[in-house]
Amino acid sequence: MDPVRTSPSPVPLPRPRSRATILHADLDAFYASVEQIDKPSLRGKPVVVSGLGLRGVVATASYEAREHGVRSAMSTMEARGRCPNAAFLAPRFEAYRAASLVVMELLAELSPLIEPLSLDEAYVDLAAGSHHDLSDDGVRALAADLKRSVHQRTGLTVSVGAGSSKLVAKIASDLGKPDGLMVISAGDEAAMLRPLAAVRLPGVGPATAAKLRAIGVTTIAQLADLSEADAVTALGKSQGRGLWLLAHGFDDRPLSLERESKSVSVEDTFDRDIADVPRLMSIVEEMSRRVVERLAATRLSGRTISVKVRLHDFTTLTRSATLPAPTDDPRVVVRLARQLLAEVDVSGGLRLVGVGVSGLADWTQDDLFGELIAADPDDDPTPTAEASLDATPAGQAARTWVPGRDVVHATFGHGWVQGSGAGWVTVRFETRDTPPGRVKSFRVGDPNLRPTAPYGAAPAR
DNA sequence: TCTGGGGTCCTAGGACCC
DNA sequence: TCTGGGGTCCTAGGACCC
Repeated sequence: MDPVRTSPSPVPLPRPRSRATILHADLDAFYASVEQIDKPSLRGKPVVVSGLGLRGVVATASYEAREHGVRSAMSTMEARGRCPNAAFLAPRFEAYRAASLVVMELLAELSPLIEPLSLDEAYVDLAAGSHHDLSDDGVRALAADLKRSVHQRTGLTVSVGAGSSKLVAKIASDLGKPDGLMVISAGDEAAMLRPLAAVRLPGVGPATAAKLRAIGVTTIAQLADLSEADAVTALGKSQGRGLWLLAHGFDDRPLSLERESKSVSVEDTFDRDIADVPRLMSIVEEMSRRVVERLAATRLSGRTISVKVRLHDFTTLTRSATLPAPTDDPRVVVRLARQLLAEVDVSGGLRLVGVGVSGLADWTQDDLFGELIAADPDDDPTPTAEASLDATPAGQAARTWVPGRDVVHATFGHGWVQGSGAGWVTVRFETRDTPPGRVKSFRVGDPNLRPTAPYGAAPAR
């Protein structure tokens, strides 16, 4: 019985491509291989590229190190225990970027439509290239040529998979590793997928695997043989339908050449937990400046500032606030980030802090306010969210309620503005006994709520 | 010997607007 | 005076990927 027919979908099923024209290229043990190429004495020996700090983890282990049980994401300490003779190296991203560039250029010769996923992985849509023989044998020959030229130009080995979809191509390259070449013919997708463990599907991690196990599903076949409704019940609408479709090999996701970045962040795990507030504040300040520098380098600005902390017990918290307009002013980001950190109880010590900016906008958009700001001789020439809003009459209210401002409410007491919009403002109140405080929203003009000081008097924090 | 850093997407609840 | 539904924005957390 055909399980697809027994559980009709409200949305049409994706139609697979009729030929195996999607290619997935994945460099083998990439970081470690680059190190072995650059340092011949390491060839044939176990190499581990990892964070070297007390709390570092393994980024890549060479196949020699994997024989000793070293795996990605394992703590460096555990890797040292398993393979004490390995060379432990800190990552050298400049070298990896250079090698990656060479490989990506070779891929780009095959087709104008390539989608890099990371330094060591990319999809290629051969059907967008010209004059290729797109029969299975033709694709196999193209892949073999690619593997040869990658090795000639870089010394690296690459595993290549080809299939009628991203999913099939990726799993095919994975199955062949290392130095693999596997073409899955159109029509053979389900037969290839069904025997595999469900965790091989992209999007099935430990948590999803546990949910699936709870309903007796460990293989892709078992997931495919569920009704779509049962998959949705177990995993939720989006993930349930998505994985159920993938389990059948239904995947018509197109390749996307370039994606706009949505956030920029910096974070650091300390060798020892830090509870010292002034020290944490100065770390957050320095991180804020680094984030802004990276924003500026791509001519972007952002509206939402986030602070992330990880407690001694690995509990992870985030606090964020959204400005009325994007900013790339380090002073604004620093001030907000420090205030967000001040909300968190750090007395138990932090193992990690981070600062991020999201809600990104083109720098040029912010520039629209340039004339207005320049027209005001009192204003700082740097465009800021506060300054640009102040240039419009409607901005007056927003400036009064700019996030981070200290306010006092007749009933709830002292707090600070978390966010504002047209006609409303949210305030976080500092209630020392119930951290991190509670947030309430008010109408702009609520007589019970007022700023603690005229604008310009920086809050004492 | 505890568990990186840089991201993306999804969910859920509160609050707003219409 | 009470009730309401859809859409959107915001915050927080979780899962996942490389």
